[in-house]
Amino acid sequence: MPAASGTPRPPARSGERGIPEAAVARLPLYLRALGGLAEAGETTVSSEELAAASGVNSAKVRKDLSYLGSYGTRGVGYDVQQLVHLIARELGLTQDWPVLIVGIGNLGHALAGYGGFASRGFRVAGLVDADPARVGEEVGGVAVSHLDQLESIVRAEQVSIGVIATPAAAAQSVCDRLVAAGVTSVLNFAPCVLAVPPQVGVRKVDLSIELQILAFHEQRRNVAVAGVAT
Amino acid sequence: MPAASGTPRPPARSGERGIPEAAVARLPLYLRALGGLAEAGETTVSSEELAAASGVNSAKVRKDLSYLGSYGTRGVGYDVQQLVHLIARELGLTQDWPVLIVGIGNLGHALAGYGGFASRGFRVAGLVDADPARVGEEVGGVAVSHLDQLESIVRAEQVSIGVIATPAAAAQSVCDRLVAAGVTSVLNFAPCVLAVPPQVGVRKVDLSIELQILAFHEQRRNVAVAGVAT
DNA sequence: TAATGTGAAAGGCTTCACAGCC
DNA sequence: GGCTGTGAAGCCTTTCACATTA
Repeated sequence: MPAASGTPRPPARSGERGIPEAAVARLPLYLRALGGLAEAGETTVSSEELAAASGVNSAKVRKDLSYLGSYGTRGVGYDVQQLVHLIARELGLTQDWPVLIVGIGNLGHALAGYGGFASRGFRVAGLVDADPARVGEEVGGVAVSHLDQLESIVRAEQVSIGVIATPAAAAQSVCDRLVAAGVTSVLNFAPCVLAVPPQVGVRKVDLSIELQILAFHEQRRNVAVAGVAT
Repeated sequence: MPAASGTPRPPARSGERGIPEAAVARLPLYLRALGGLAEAGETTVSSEELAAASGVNSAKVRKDLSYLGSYGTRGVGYDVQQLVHLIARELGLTQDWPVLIVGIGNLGHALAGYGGFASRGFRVAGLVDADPARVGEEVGGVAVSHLDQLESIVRAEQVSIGVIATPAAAAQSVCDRLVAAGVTSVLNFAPCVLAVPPQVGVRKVDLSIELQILAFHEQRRNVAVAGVAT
């Protein structure tokens, strides 16, 4: 879901062989679940089982997988390994993705040390921070460089994905520099909206937004209970 | 009528005066944008301006706000302060929400120190970790307690929202304990599916899933370019 | 028999476009 | 003139239900 504002945005699927966005967003869930099943020694899996393991319902699983082609066996299910390959290829995880993380505060530390990246083809190609005191520190086996090095790292490491974990005030300028240096996908953890050219992809994660949504439902539950009780 | 398959899950809106889930998920964005506008000294805002500031389009803004009632002035726009109040109340942010964070690794640290919580009515009521070496450490002004204290903290502090930032292997057992102690909303950062009773709310954030979705689009762009070039 | 793959139906979300109001 | 509020249309997603196949 690229940011952008007034841009009229063409209707998502432009005619190409189209797997719906909603399905794409679930493929990583299946991949994670399949990893667990494979470790448990399963060689085949039914849509029902995969559904349970990934927290989705089975009709959705079947539809989603059907977008990748018909690789299941009726009466049996899907081959776990084949499915892992199929999904990984579809998501583009069979290649190496060098990632640059900007902003090595608590969150940047957490991201740099996060095991879930490496296991999916993401490689931390660089860490940069504006604070000279942090430069040189090693996090997860990678040394922190100064923000000045941003451009040179992006070019030297062919980084196409940048992760922004800076304060909100710095995010747009960091983003501009990433884009100017050649980054075409940005994952933004700063609580702000980023403006980017239309060909650049942005996704955002805002920790406090999720909590607020939880609070909404929590409050509702309480109001409902109070209403019934009164 | 729906033949029970997996989790029957009621159709989202249970009959009450219904603001759509998709709109709820955007309210925090508006709230954030309005904060910025207020700081900039704006007293009124049009749907177009709010749209730009929150990364949404103006038709959506108007529809979303209309679910809260008709508080705009035609020809003028919305009153910033009034909108802040309206949204905060709708989300349940006018009350204090004590939160317990479980798992004080890098991510737990980041969450405990995150400023965006306090400004929205969330208060870190406790931090717990399974590692005795971490107990006693202070993070963001709150001391880390041992995992054993989970239940007593939930009860003493009336915690209804729990945040799980443990490794995946520990998440389900932590979740079970939170729920047993009385927590009714869970924010899960562990990369796994949590089973909870139907009346408990769960939201999840998986850092690597967002990256994978980015990779999908990134790959697509490259393939498309290569395709055109070839 | 067991489970996939898929048209068709249902539901929800977004966008359009304009009447209504300040 | 400018902007909100909102039916209606269109699009996307989910779910159903069953023919099909190993």
